[in-house]
Amino acid sequence: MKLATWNVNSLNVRLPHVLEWLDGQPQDEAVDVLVLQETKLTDDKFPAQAFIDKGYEISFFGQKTYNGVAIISKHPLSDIHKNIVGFEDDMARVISAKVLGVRVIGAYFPNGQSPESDKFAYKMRWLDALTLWVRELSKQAEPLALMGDFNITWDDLDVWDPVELADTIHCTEQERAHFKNLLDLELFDAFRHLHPSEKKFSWWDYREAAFRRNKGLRIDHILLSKSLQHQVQACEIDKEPRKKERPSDHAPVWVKLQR
DNA sequence: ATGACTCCCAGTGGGAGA
Repeated sequence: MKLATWNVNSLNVRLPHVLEWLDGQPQDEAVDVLVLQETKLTDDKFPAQAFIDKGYEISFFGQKTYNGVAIISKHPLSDIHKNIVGFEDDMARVISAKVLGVRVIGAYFPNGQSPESDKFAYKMRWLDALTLWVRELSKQAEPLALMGDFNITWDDLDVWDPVELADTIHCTEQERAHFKNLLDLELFDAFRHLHPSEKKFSWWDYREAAFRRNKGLRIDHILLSKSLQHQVQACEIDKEPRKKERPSDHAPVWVKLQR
């Protein structure tokens, strides 16, 4: 079973990249479930047919200009939730479904802008609500896969310049404390589990030739229930799509489970 | 360097992202 997450920064622009990436997976390693963030499309504009034509089941939840999330799956989706259950939110940030016996959550965490801003306060409230909801979900029988653009670095290994970026957005103690609260719900970071000391990033700024100079952050994550830990075979950040013309600023991240 | 790039909605500029 292969799960993946990708912040596409506009599915309108990136649809060809997504289809090409799915088609380009090794034959015995097709993606079973892909969650997308920042589709930036209302549901009436979602390119559903492009995925249906390739045999995917899809569920999506979007809005104009900002946010927007989707699940693209080779297998039936059930028990679909949109946004955090129990949290009023006017932004389309979360979509969740059961697939192949796993509770998959695709999430676009708030950016937060800067620690002083109202948006940061919203990020903290949103993280509190997510943690409460995931705690409830973790009591159910199915293992969890919480995937998406977390907009949080776990530690300095996730940051190209931890000194220059100390205490800035994505790198504050408050954000990292919330990340730890999520991991404390019997979850683990799949990439870090397999690559304990690798400095690899999933996002690079469009400016300053940041990708070429590898000035990036690791903010896109796959958290799995610890009950799945012995099944994890591989987890990688695929930089290839970031090298293409008109790329997303994020790279897809995938995990392969023996399941 | 209060920037840089890209997307969107707008409408010949401005907000947001990270």
